[in-house]
Amino acid sequence: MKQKITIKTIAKELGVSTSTVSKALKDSHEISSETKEKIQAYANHYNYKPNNLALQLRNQKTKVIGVILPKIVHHFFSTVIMGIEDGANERGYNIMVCFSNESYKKEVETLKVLSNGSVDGLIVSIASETLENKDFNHFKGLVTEEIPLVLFDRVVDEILCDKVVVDDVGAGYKATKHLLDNGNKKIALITTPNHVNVGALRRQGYEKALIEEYIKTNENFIVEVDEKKDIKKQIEKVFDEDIDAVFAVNEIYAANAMRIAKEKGFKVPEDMSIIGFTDGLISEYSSPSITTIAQHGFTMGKQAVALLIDRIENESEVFKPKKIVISSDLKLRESTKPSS
Amino acid sequence: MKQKITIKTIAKELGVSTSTVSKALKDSHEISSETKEKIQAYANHYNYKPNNLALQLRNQKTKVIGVILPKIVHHFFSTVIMGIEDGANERGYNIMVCFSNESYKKEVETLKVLSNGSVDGLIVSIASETLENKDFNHFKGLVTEEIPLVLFDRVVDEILCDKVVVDDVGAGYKATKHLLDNGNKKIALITTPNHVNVGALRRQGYEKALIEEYIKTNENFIVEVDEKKDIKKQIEKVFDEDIDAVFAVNEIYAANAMRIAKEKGFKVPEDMSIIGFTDGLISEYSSPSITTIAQHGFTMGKQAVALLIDRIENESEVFKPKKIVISSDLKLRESTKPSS
DNA sequence: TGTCAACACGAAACCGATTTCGTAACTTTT
DNA sequence: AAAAGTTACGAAATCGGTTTCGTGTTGACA
Repeated sequence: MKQKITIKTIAKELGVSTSTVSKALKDSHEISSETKEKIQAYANHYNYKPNNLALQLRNQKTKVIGVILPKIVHHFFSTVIMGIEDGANERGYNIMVCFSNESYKKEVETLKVLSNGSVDGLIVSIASETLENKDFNHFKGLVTEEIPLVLFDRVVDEILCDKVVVDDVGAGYKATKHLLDNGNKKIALITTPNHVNVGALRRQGYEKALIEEYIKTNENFIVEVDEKKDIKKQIEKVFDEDIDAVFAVNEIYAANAMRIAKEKGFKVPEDMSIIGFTDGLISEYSSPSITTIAQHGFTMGKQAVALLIDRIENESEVFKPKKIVISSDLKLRESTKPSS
Repeated sequence: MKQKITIKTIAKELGVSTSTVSKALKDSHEISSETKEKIQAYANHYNYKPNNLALQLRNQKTKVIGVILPKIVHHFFSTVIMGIEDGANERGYNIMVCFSNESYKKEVETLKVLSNGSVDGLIVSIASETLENKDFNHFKGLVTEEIPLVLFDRVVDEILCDKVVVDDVGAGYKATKHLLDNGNKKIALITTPNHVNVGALRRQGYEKALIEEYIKTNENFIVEVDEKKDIKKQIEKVFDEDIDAVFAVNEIYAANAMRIAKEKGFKVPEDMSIIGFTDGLISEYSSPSITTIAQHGFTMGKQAVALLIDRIENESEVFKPKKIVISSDLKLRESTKPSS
């Protein structure tokens, strides 16, 4: 990189001190307008830009927010990022994005790197491997160091910090209820393994809706997808059961279910209703398009970042973790029967 | 944030100088093993972590790469980010991600912020508004400041820097040729306005393939989609023409075409073949699934970041812009007739 | 016993800004 | 004319590290 122009250069060239330059550039009243003009003109001409690192070191803040996501090629997380970036920008922050790729080890490392003063705070959605391990010491470390932290979507109670979640139980209930209301009784659930708590919560909602209708949950109707294996094959198995509807906890599972249903000769939604989660492009462009729970990822991102920046800028405040619950909506499309 | 422990604290507590602490922590031979052990034990116990900002200021490098994308809720860009992050991590860099949201103004601002020393280099895909304006002074500024820059996918010749692109002409040709080879003659093209150069290049490939078969391009078969208006309506119009195939320059257009074709009663691929671009989830889960040009976003990201880091770490090298062309593959699926 | 090297450590400069405090040179007040 | 107040600027500390260049103390060797 080319030798950049600094305050020192300007000072030397113009025969003044660095303090004078600094003040002149901030239009301080301490400096005569004559000197100010001279300095400003010079700075302008040579396109002087204050060095951010120096400022960050001095101010002890970076105006950067670290974001760690399990993955990005996923409609929900993409929209969350958009929300975070948007909210951050509004308040003069930038975001530094990293991915854990669902790996515990990478999450620990990334957290370590980012917490070395590179960021003022962190927004994280926990990796599935970490949720499985149940080892959250790396997060607890952050808390004791008092580095502002906001968890979203995939959160755990053990970590004392602000959280933003969707009302997963309610959403699971809403989806299942919708199926029940339209005459479906034998509803399969395609979910994640139980350690991914959003999956577990959505399942709770599913079970709650069934119980209300005095339907016993049938374990054979429930598939816990292991993403390391072939997803489609695992989902296919539940179609051997006598089912008339599928509730999938994400888009991909729903799209797979749709495909399998069609292959098996079911008519959607006449013989088989399908509801997904995450209102992404797959659901929208599938045919028939898929009824789904819209998670409002953008809103979640904005809320998370607002929470975080408030925390960063009001350190003095007594620490009382907040939890924001974002409601989710059922987006009716063609894969379920119209409400009767 | 809690008062963090610094080298100064350690020095004071242990009654040594900061230089001694610094050296001890780097296991310098200048320090007696006795003192080293004492200092290291202390640092370890109090979980000392060197302040990144201080190091960055001193070393004049941040080990951070800025990435500016037009959007993220898009399979191609998501995969590119993954590639960039992956490649960056391998070489000890982090990425700072921003979005221009296709806006010229935001691109300029973001570029200004990031080039203040916050990053060692930049990877950018140009906003469509900027391409339309043809105002690239903000990029030229970077070049004269000698801040390493790599453009990918949406690039322009005016900017002298490294570039990574897909072989858009070739890909457009490949897609069109495939349609022609399978008996389609009246091929519609759903593309972007001409200022988005990837669209223009893919169109060139399309035209080239037609010319080879002595088919005159029919302007009525070509739709330049304005994303500010209703996408579907614009695409629908071309179906009024007598066409037997559609080549769309991205997933969304292809999915829309698929939907319209089905609505109009065409059988895909018997009556109507469809080829898309970007091998994303929509193409995969559409039914019938969509034949598409796979762009290898991950590879592009990795190549771009490798190019950038090489540039960052070998500033001495004479500057000769490199251009890497990533080949793209035709991924055959159900929306086109099997090769005869 | 004087000299020199090795050892172990500290002082101070440096990265690029900001900011407090001091002060010389005027101007105003009494 | 002395005291007080302005004006316009500079010196130096600071942020948290690294690194160069001393320097005092040993011990070995001639």
